Amino acid sequence: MSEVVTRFAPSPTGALHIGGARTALFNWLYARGRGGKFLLRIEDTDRARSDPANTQAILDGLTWLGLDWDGPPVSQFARMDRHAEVARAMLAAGAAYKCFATQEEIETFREQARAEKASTLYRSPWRDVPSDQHPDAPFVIRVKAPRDGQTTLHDTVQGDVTLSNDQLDDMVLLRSDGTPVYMLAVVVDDHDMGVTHVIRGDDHLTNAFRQNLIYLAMDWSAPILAHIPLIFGPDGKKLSKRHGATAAADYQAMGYPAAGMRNYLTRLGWSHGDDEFFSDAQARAWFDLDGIGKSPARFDVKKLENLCGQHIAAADNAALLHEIVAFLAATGATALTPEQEAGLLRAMDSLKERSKTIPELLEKAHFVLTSRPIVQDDRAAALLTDDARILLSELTPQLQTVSWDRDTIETTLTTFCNARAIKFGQMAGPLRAALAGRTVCPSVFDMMLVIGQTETIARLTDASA
RNA sequence: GGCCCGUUCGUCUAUCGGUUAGGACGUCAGGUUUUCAACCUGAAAAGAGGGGUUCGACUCCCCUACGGGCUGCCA
Repeated sequence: MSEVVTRFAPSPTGALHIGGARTALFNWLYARGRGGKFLLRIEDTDRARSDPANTQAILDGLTWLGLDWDGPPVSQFARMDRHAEVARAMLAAGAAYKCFATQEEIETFREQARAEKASTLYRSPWRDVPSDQHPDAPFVIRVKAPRDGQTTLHDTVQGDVTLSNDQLDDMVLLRSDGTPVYMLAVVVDDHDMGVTHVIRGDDHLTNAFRQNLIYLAMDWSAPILAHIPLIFGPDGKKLSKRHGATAAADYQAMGYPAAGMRNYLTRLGWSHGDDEFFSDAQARAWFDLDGIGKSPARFDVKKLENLCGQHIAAADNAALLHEIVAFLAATGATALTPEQEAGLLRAMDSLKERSKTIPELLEKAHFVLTSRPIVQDDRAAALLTDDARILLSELTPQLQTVSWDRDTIETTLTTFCNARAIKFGQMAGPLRAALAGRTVCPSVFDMMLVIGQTETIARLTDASA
């Protein structure tokens, strides 16, 4: 079995869409799980709609998701001459022909066809006109598609798909200005790049029949096809702007960890038994084309969040810190000081168990990112009543002399509460306010251990005043 | 209009002719609890509709409905 080569071929007309990200992920997973190559090609032949800034945004999105590609991204536009060369070869072989029909003529035909509710498939009158009768006028090159019989294509996801050949039109290969059309460019590029598996959105399923004509004409072996269903919004409609966040970058900005995003996107429309939460290594080992479903899946943020929470909890502390730093940089927030990073690392165990996103984790990390004097937010301030301050002032001396380990601290606090016949819950609120200045934070024991005895005493003393 | 593809709990899905149709997210109820989160126990929740084939259909076939795609000198 030869090496697996997959590709992701976005057109730079916008940011990396969540659907595109998943298509890229499937290609990446399939190749990486088999020691193959994952290539990138930018389909920038439509000059008016292509923007290099979008190309960069797509690359950034893939990088964030951890999808690395082999070799430099290929610019489709740059390969224009090669595409034209193939069109001419097809012309020479009689598999294509020059069509001198003007766009106005074709449009007139289509309007009439629509009015009569007839087929809008254009049948060029130039298909069989000998070249000595050609006018000296602009022309396009069209493929000479079969009109009889039928074609069956095998798709790994969709199964055998059969199309009657009379549904095929003589699509344009080369425009009248000599530039290639997408349909030609993909086939030539996929062939030249050695792509063995084309995994793409099922909006291309019928296009596959048109593209197949070129493989046939050039006598190239066609790649294995896998047309995956698109992702829909929560309402079952095609994902669009009105669904809110649709770009991968939007999710990055909201602080979803890349690992959780990968897991969620992989599981969306693909399954491996009952496995829901899995690592990248498992995904690479398990991913296969036959686990892909045939119907479109809806995007569910709740499940995304759940998986993200699990991935944060399972993450390696140093790696998580690294991701947080990258998140801060990507969102333009002020960078952490070395002291803050160190503090975050010490607090990580207590933070990652209770956060679904990076901002959520950061919010809970406030106690270690801030420094004295601790400023209470409104909710925390409300907990620091006069009675609470008195309790804190009574407790503080008792903590001053104990050894600083979890059991001792816990015993000290329990004893203290018992002696005053109050519940620990009544003490926890004021302690959180004093230590973190927030009501949302890790357990008071975790915070005390992380910031240490001296700092704890200092913060409690501040709050007692 | 023509052609192609799809349809299992609210959502993601398992099942590949015989199961009390399983799991996960979410929801609800209860428990635990130190806020948030988590955790424990339990519950409600599905084969689009109609015909076939078969001893037996979620599973195979047909029709309908609904959803999506293609039908460009866009990609």
